[in-house]
Amino acid sequence: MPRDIRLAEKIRQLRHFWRQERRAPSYAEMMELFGYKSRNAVFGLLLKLEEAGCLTKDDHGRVALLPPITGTVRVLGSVAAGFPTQEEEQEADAITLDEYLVKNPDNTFMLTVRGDSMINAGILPGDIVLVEKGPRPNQNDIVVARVDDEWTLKYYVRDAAGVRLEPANPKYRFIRPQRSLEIGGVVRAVIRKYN
Amino acid sequence: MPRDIRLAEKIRQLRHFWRQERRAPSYAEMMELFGYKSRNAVFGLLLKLEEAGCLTKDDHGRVALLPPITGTVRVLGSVAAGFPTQEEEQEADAITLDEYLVKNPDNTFMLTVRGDSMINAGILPGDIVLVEKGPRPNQNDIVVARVDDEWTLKYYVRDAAGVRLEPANPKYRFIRPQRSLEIGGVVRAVIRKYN
DNA sequence: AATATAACTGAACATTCGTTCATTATGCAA
DNA sequence: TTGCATAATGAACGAATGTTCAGTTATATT
Repeated sequence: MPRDIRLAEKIRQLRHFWRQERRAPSYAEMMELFGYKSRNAVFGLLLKLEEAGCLTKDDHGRVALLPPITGTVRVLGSVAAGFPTQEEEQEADAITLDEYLVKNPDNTFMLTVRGDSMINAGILPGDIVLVEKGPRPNQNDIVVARVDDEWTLKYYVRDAAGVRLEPANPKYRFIRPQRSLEIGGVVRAVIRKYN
Repeated sequence: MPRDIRLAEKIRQLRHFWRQERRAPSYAEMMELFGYKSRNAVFGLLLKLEEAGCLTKDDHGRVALLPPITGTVRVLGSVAAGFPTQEEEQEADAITLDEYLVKNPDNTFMLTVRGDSMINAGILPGDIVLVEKGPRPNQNDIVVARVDDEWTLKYYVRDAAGVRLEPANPKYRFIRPQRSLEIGGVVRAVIRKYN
């Protein structure tokens, strides 16, 4: 029986390094990280991790961490499913929120929400919306639109009479733009951070 | 007058590389990226970018992209402020959503929300909550708690009689745990993705 | 047109990189 | 204990790294 080298432990260390430095460690750095005295020990270890499918290497041999390692947040089940055990944690997929939420980074912006015009859609004042600039909105997309020289969030609805902008708050009425309709972008995600 | 080297253009290219490869480019790679025929041209360019405060280098000279370059999403004003011009875009700060939302990656999980018990707090079924495992909840924190062998979201409220779990939906009543109170974690953020 | 300044090239340097090799240490089974 | 497979060491190699230096090209101003 071979000696037990705790691969999961190493992966955890690699992930930690990645999160701190935002880059893959060199062999020398891994040597210190794992407590080896030879870079070749790292080489052997990486071979195993590669066989196990935990990572790949790029053209120059540098480790290229796979999403489950790169990722910063683990995706688990639903609230109803409750909290995971230690083993479930290990196996859970992981993603970065950036990759998950932002398809088009160069055209995506964060805006803070003012006003309560979309409160019934679960968008509260102070929330942050991720807005993609450029694409034509689809039916019932939430858009950032200029109405009466002011920018607000509204549903984008096409009907027989053309286009109307509909709030998600009975306090307000829908708006049918007279001549020009300026669409800033389409809301792709809503983010609310506590504290 | 010196020749006009478009620094903003270079930064954009750097950012693009970073997003694709998830790492800083080497000098050789930057040489190709910028269309130079000498790595030393890259060296000179980096000196400028460094002077301009656009980036720093690590111990081995590798470029360490600053948050405005690293970042994936640019932070802009509020919805009321409307949409930015091209120049404003360039100057806007940028952050990664991971850094912004997740303080403690190893103890943070994503859960999908089932049920409407927190609908008045703007948390809808299907939303994703970022839950931090471990910390003691503060007054009025939203927590993932086990109630009657089922996990749900509730406000955590300490009062004279002890602790009660309060929903944000008039359809439901608050709950005062009899003996044990199991707290899975504290909700740090809510995310809603459209599509 | 002449000139000064900056951008760029190309070669060389020491260092570090990932990798290979031969050797030693370690733990498990026979 | 004796084997034996594996882990780890330490030295060496070529390639690539970031950097320096000297020289060339290009541009804007005089």
